[in-house]
Amino acid sequence: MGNAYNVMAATCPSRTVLHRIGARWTVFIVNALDHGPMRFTELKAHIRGITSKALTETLRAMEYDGLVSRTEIPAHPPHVEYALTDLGRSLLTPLRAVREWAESHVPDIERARAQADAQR
Amino acid sequence: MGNAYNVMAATCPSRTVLHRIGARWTVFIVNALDHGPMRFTELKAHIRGITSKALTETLRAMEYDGLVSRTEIPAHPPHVEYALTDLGRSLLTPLRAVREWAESHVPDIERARAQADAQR
DNA sequence: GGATACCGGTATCGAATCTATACCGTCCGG
DNA sequence: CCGGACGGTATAGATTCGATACCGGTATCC
Repeated sequence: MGNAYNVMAATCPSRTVLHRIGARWTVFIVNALDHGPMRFTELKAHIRGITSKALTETLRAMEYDGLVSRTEIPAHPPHVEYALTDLGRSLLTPLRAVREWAESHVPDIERARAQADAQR
Repeated sequence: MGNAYNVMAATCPSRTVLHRIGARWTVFIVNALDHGPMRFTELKAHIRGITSKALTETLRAMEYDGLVSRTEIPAHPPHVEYALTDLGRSLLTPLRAVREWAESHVPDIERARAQADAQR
């Protein structure tokens, strides 16, 4: 397909994109929103171990990049809903693959770590 | 396929795995080693902007996890060669997808950022 | 109407991490 | 003996992260 961007170049904008994708919690949020929109507190409960601060910051950054949308719903009680945009949804495929790789290769990596530890 | 690990659980070992994959430079190293083994200085030149320290640390961590192998070659002049292991090679597919997503969606994200900036 | 709890966050601070810069020992060719 | 390539370390400063505490608005219960 020959696109114009190359992540290996230091000045390439794709660096900042990759930096955002690689950020601590982005993978989790994208995967969590896979099955539909979620509220702030729902997300926080679903992604175990994330703090309010980290969640807020990551969501704001992803919103800035056009990956998620934030909608305040004025119903009673009012609440906030986060959802993947089309762009965010397109990121789902590669990131789901990464998540699946991680989940399915845990034993291999634990074995490698144990072996490296034993070697010393 | 129903594997036993779930990244959403805070205590799950897949978290540490995902954390390593998501580390600043791992994606670059895996992609760089796609086409065969490389030396330290070769890698450093190829991945623009990485410092010796970051490269050393990332390579050590990846070696610990069994993703890359480090071989000192006693030829003259002696040098060090880094290569993907089988495990590392299996990570190539998902990470290449991420890289390609990043490279091909730069314009979308830049547009989103510009629009978000303009909105304020 | 007063107390209480939930929602969606901020504020703050110390700890961990990353970057930049400088330096180093070994080997080799000239 | 001089200089440069290789494969790193050392150190300091900037940045980011996580833990903890707090907060204003809205329902709900009594």
